[in-house]
Amino acid sequence: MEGKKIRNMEEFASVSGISRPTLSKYFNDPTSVRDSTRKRIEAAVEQYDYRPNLYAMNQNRRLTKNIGIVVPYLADPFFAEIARTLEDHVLRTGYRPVLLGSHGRPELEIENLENLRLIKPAGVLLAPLGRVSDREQIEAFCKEVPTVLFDANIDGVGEAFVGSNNDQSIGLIVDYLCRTGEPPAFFEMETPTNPNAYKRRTAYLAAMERLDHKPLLIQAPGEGWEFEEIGFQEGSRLVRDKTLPTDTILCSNDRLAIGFLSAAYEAGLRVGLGPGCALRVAGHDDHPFSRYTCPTLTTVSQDYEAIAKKSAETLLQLIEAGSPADSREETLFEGRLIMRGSA
Amino acid sequence: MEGKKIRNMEEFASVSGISRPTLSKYFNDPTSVRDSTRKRIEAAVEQYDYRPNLYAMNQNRRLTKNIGIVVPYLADPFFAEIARTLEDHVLRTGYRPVLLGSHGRPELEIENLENLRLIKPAGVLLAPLGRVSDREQIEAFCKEVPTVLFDANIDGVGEAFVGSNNDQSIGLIVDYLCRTGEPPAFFEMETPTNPNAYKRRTAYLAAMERLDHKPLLIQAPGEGWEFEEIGFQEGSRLVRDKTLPTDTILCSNDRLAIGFLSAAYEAGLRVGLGPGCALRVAGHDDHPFSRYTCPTLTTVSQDYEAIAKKSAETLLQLIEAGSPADSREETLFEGRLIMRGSA
DNA sequence: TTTATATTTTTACGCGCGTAAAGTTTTATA
DNA sequence: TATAAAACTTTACGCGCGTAAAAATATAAA
Repeated sequence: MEGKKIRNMEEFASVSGISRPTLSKYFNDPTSVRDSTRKRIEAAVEQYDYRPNLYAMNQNRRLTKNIGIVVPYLADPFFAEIARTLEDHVLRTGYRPVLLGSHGRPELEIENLENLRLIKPAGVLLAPLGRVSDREQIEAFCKEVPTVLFDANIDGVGEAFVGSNNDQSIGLIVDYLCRTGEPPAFFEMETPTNPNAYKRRTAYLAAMERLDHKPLLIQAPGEGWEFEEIGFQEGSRLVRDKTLPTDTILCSNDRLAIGFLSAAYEAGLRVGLGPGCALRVAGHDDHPFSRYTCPTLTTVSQDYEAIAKKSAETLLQLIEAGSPADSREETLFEGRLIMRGSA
Repeated sequence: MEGKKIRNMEEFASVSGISRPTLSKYFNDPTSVRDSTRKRIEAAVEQYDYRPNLYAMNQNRRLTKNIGIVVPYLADPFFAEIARTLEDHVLRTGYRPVLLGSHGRPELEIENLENLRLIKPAGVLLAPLGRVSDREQIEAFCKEVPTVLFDANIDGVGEAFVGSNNDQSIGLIVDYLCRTGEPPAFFEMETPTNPNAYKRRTAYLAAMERLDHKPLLIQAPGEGWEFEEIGFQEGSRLVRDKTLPTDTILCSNDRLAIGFLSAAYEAGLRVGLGPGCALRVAGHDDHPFSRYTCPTLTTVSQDYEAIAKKSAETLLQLIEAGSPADSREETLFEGRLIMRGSA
């Protein structure tokens, strides 16, 4: 640290011997100046510990280096994990991730987008709440800010969509379950909050039809994001009333399955495939906790890493192109069967 | 929406018939203007859909309305939950929460603080990584920005600390376990990443001494934040080698316990209190998932809501006072025993 | 070395808002 | 209705940086 602190770019220009416009250019994009000057600037930055004022920078730029990341529910480990991965990718490309969770509330989702608009982000990665999202407002937002949707699609909204192929992944696990035992019933929420729920239900119905089995839907009452609790309550009720239509349950997502497994355990029902097991339970997502349930949860993984990578890359291409995509690309990644103890 | 869009406060002043300085005052603090003018402004804001430019606002203010919230690991539901609660409290008081996770990495923790400094926050709520935190850098930061530590204390750093009383909570569960069965062994990580781990170990040793029992420490190898995996691995090993020193295990936190329970289940060991149970397992934190383990996890709750409320309130008082606290207040909330199936 | 080209410097203005100072109007209190 | 206090308006300047344009310089190609 060399003497007193630099207060602004003007001062930094004089002590570093580089003109302010060049410095400005450098801070906007380090590769836009000659190699030799870049090195001089970097040395001076190091020496004087100078960082430009973010607010003044962003005020005058038409586009900032901010990229918004909005997920429906940060307390859900699935979204926390994918958000973390996205942050990494965004940082690596020299942008600043701004992470926002919607806490499951559509108003907050819109408020998040409005707050993002205030910070003039270069682009936004949005996993919408789904069914309850305010489509109109989101659509309006996407017209102003380059946005890539991930996890949950809203038809025609945003420049692109990246997610999982629910048809394939549900098909995969239905096939597996049918091959190794009774055809599964599908366990879901009556009015699902989970964005992909309807897709999965449809995929289940299609898969069962394809295999010539009669589909069985079990719909648990309850709202909100306490999936485990909902799975637990309805699971307990089904077991208590002995109204389970089959011995194989495919849950719409792992969190429901976690609750269901807990209910089965409490009821003394042995879950798994071996002899002596009363029930098979499978999930979907390969939730971080699914390998520690009792028994460990058989499920289909979503390719977090691939989804995050593709979303970030697509958005950056869009930003650097500087123009809307000519067509709305939808990328679906395939799920992998994760065979564990529960089915 | 009245015709064309307002581009700046100047324009908004002319269409609304209120002078710019007054508008500026209003946007900085709505209660600082007369009631009648506030209503006029609010009507105009509504009518013209005007919002001041955040960057221009913050550039000239010495203090922004931003409050940083930094937690060690966002993918840990415990921190996700407390972060969510903090966000709520901050929003309610008219500030803007800026949420950052350190992904368990000390460099990232420091980088988060540096990025926060760039946005000139009014204050920061920081749950440090603990042992691995760069104390010196954090201390330097706290001297520049009013900071309240929560969850994990760093002696003398920050204006205040809010957390749980580990002595009390560990004492509580040790008492309970001793009263209802064999004295517990303490299960923890060899080199704990969890910020409160050492406090809890010390509290365990003290409690056992007080009750005239010989303390038993079990230290699992492994690093990082994959606590469940570490609990699972070491749990499996202990059961396989039959080296468990007692039938009662108190885990340093619920995530370790979740892994341990999974190991016990896989090994066919029945966990719980009744006859026919080979093992009792207890945790600490009342982790969101602890009520869905098999069996459900007996644990000590941390008072999330109280910790969040007190932290936010303390910081806001500090900010509004505009001066450092005359003494560093430490507030500890007591844990409650949550009796479930596992012990 | 000369010449064409790419970078940098100089100069100058603008962004949208904070805020101080002095003058004017409104409101509260009597 | 007079009077003091509070709130507002007018005027003016500054914040730290983006960026355009013209001139000066460095680099690469011939």
